[in-house]
Amino acid sequence: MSDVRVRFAPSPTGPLHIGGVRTALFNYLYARRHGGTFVLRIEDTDVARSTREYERDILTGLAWTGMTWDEGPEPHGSGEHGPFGPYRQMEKLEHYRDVADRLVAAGLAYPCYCSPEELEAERKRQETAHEPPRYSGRCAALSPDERAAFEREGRKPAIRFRVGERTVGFDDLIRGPVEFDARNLGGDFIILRADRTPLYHFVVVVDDADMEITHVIRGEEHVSNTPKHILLFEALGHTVPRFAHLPLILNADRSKMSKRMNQTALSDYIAQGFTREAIVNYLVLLGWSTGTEEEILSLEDLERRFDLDHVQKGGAVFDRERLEWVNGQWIRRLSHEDLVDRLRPFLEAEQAAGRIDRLPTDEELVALLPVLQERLPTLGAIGDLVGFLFVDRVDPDPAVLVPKRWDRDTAIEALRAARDTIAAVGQVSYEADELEPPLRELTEARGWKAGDLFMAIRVAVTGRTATPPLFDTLVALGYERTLERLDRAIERLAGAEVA
RNA sequence: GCCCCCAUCGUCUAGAGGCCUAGGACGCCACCCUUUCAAGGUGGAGAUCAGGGGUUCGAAUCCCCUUGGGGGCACCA
Repeated sequence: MSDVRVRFAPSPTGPLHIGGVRTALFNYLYARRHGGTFVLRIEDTDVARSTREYERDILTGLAWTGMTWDEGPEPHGSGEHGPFGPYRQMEKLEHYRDVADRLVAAGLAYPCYCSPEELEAERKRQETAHEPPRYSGRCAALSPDERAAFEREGRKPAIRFRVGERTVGFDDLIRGPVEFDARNLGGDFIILRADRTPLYHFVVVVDDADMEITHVIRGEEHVSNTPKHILLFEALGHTVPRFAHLPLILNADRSKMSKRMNQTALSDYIAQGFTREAIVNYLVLLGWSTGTEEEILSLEDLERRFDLDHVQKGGAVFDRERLEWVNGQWIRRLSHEDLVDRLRPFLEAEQAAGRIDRLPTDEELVALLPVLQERLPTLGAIGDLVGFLFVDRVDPDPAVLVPKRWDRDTAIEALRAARDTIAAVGQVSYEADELEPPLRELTEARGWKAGDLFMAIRVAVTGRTATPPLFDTLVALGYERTLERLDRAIERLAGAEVA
């Protein structure tokens, strides 16, 4: 194992986001490719917004993708593993306080007694004056007496980190050298709230230092936070890790991807029947490429091939149509047994929603696969594709039952003839190869277009105009039910109002 | 407002000075296959490489400026 240590550090303030999955993926792949360690850490210091349910969603979602982590919370249930725990930040609050107090003792940080209201007023004033928001430094040089006075007022101080005046630079693995003037950082920033809970910029650095993270791979939105982090690493006396800032995933209008304009929760994509393979494959290609023309890549392929040098700098617009295409590619690559297993939950959901009346057996499903596999854009499309096979009855629209070239009487006559032809094939020889020739002969004998007859039968037995190939469909439906549905359609047509 | 980042077909991208009259994929169109729908195959439209200056014998590739877009500036993460 190399000394590469990377981490994904989501905050459980919402469900696992598709952008988070990609960040995790890039970290995971970097670790695997370089024989390093992938750490998962939960950043739950925003107590007001963090929930256990979201944490669970993140853990199970991540595990669903096939990614594994070497250290961090267990994917299911409670507990964690790894030598650098705790991996949930709320479990090490005392530690952050100690570190902050140490910084105060060293003069690198100081208590600030400004109230949120005072700070808010200051920001407002700066905004109207068109000045950049910035902390004034009012509490930076308080005398012991002044501090004591504030304490007597009952004020509880937050702890601020001294930013100083200097330039801070780093060599981004993706973007190259970046330099900031610390004076543009907004002044001294708070690392500990007045209630002594720590803030993001602080915990992220303390933890990355504690966990000996060597490469921080994260979204581009953190580029301008990086100088604060570097300052903190240095104040802690810790080696500064390497940074790599990934391009953002964008909405169609090129703003940062949001749930306003896109589906962003991984769980929604799972629920619609996107495969883990497709999600991983699609996401890794948003901002990275092999440098070749290959584009269907498994997680295993990627673990061998991923690297940071082919990462794009500009943001990438999320394109659901392309995701669906990748998904189709992967569905077509799954083994029959695997596909049956994966389809099961979606069929159960169809039944639960009352869209089908019964569940197919494994045998039925396997028999259907050849015809299903190349037609499913998502696993969730199963109901739409062949749900008509598993309902008690279909109600074909009489208007649709009559092909354009025909009138109602022709349709009735044709369906009756088709019914008799199918009945004549008999239950024993009821197979696609046995059904097609006699029905074709029928169309020739009567001078009908095969397409018209087939369409009338299709609509009669499925209620729809677009279905898998007709004869496979009839076989899947079964002899009895095919005849029943034909009879019913004929009745309906005969009884329908003349349009 | 200030700081930072970015810029090749509608979209994802290949491209690291001559291989580019810019390649692939998604989407779109047409044709083939075909009982419908898909899948698959073939072909097509689609980018004066944001614009302008340099550097160079030669620039999508290097430099500068402009424009455009994005991100960040909390006692959120």
